[in-house]
Amino acid sequence: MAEGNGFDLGSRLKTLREAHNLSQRELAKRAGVSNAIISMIEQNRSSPSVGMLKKLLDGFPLSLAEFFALEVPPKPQIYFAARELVELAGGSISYRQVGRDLAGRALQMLHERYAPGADTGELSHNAEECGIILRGRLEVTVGDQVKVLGPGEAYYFDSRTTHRFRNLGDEECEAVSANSPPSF
Amino acid sequence: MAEGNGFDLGSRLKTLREAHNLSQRELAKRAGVSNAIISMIEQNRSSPSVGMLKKLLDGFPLSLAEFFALEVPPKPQIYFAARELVELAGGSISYRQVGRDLAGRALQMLHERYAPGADTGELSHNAEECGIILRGRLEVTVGDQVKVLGPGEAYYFDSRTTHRFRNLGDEECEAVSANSPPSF
DNA sequence: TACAGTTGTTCATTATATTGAGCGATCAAG
DNA sequence: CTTGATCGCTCAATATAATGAACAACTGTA
Repeated sequence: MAEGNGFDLGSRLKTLREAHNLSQRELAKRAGVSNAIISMIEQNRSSPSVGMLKKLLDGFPLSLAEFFALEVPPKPQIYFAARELVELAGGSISYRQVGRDLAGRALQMLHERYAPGADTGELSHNAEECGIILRGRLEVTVGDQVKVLGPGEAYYFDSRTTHRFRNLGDEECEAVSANSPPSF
Repeated sequence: MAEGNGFDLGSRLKTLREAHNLSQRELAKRAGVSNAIISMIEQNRSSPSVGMLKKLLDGFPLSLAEFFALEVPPKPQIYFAARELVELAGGSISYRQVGRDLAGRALQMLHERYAPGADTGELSHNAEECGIILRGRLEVTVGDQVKVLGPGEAYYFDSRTTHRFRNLGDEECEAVSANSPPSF
């Protein structure tokens, strides 16, 4: 049925259709679909498949990318509840990112938790990286240097040199890190 | 069923999922859908509704706009058959545009046909506009100036001043016009 | 070997989207 | 007032997507 989702696909389609001076039936003919479904979609009484939407947009024509690019640009969020940090990849390591869409942003900040024994393996990406340990202990390897850091201690290095994080202890380790530009 | 459409939504989703180190089941849990449908979608054996796709992308998270923005940029078309000119709005006036997606382009060229009696009404948009009459006669009003143009004659004006086109004769009028930037 | 956990896949059932036809309302022409 | 042609909307029938449970293949552990 209609989407309980946020945005209003129906009226966007309707606006678009009317901007092109097309009736539901005209658009239906162009797109090769029935007119009924356009009525349903515009009322959000039906959630079209991506294929259906593509057919409809071809009638204008407009690409899917363009269509969704017209979306209300989400006003940049400034404050984030702990719950709103977004988990990047579960498992024994938890990365909770501040902000969802970092495209065009300069910073990527992560709230990290390493289970005992957790190991990132060797990493390298094109950025700079900095972090502070909050709780537990974390072995940080950068190039040929290795050090185990504890609460209050920190690191800063060029992410292009291969690096690795491991929690060797038997208690969870908690840290906060930042990349610039976002690269993880 | 799957889309006979051009692009491969399935493998794009799969790539995205694997880039995030998520299994089909993990993603399913995050998105609140069944794991089976992810398998189907990734094989293009099912064409997800926009709502379904949105749920899935929320699991990464990624917006619909971002997802489709990753699309292979369609290599710019250089040559267009007469049939490929895209009709912008039917009726007594036909505007056939050269090229589908003019986003980021500087020019919008239209092949226009005005049925006898056709009238655009008053227009104004933020661009410059130029055209040549090929066949028939066209009354062109720009600001307080009015002139009827015939084959071989032309116009050039700032589209911000209100303007209007009318075919007063009893034969069809054919013209070619260009806007910069695309604004119609 | 055996076991428990995971992976992605398939199947029948259920929910939903889509079709094709028909409805009343509106408008212009005769 | 008719007639014909639109408009968008609704309804029953059909096609398709989505679910939940099961499957074989593969993993690491005992």
